Amino acid sequence: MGEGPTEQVAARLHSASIRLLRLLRREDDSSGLSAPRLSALSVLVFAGPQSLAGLAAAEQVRPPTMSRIVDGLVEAGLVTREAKPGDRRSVRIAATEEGRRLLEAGRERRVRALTSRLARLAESERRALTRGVEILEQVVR
Amino acid sequence: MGEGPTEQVAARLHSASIRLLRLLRREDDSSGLSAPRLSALSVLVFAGPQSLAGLAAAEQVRPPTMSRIVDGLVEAGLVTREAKPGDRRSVRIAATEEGRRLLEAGRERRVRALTSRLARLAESERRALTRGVEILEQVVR
DNA sequence: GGACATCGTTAGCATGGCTAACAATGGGAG
DNA sequence: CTCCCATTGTTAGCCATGCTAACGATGTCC
Repeated sequence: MGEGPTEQVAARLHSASIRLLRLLRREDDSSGLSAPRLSALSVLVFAGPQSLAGLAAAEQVRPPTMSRIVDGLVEAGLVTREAKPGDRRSVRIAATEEGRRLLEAGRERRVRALTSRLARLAESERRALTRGVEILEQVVR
Repeated sequence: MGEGPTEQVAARLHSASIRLLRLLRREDDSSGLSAPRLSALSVLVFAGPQSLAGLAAAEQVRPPTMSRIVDGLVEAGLVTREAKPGDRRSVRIAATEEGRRLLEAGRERRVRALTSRLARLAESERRALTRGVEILEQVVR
């Protein structure tokens, strides 16, 4: 049965990741944005401008759902939606400068909260964690 | 400005965790439960029976929101809601056996998906990742 | 140029988020 | 014991977010 050591570390990594993001999510309250809007904005900032379909796929929601999330972000001035030059069916959605700033401020709050936790570790532990993160990056690529 | 190595590893861990859970979330479709219901059920299974307020706090939502999520879980037969013996204001919410089974099946799909990714790593990398996970567990505790 | 494919939006529904207000119970202070 | 207040959860009512179905507009291909 599935109880090898690889499966065990998978289960523990899964659980720890959930806990980590649950902790950091508390920092998002002050952003004034809902989780779906914040997450969509984050894709636009870090992965660049997207079509609606691309953004919906990245967020694992259906296009009509994403269309309304984008409505809200446009109204808030955090995102622009313009017709794509070569294909007028499609739409190019991009973060505005204000959107970038707002997202970056939120990300910094999250990273700061995590940094203060990592600061309690011993130096050797931080090194080992860094190595683990490098491997994790490879896993999720 | 804040650009020390601890902050860098915090930022990378943050980003990698988001990507990881985004990947694994795809396994949840077949559960037939929405994300909020699945997440609330998960708390009940892994942390044991809870009051409504406790469950709401764990999920970082307000009590009325959690009350309706519990309604849905009760209707689906995955959870029971009963008056607490010593204090009839309070309720005790607990997962049913069926709830436990459903949650465990979903968790296994997620862990299996992650395991198959970890299987591609070299043995030394898996060891280093395991060490990193141990430290991460300490960080989120 | 006409059939079909693709992309996004609209419509309409269920669920999930909130605050405000309420009912019920519990727990003292006097 | 009684009254006042705190605590707990639900109800009501709003808006946002998830879906499918259906549609309009545009692109593509024969």
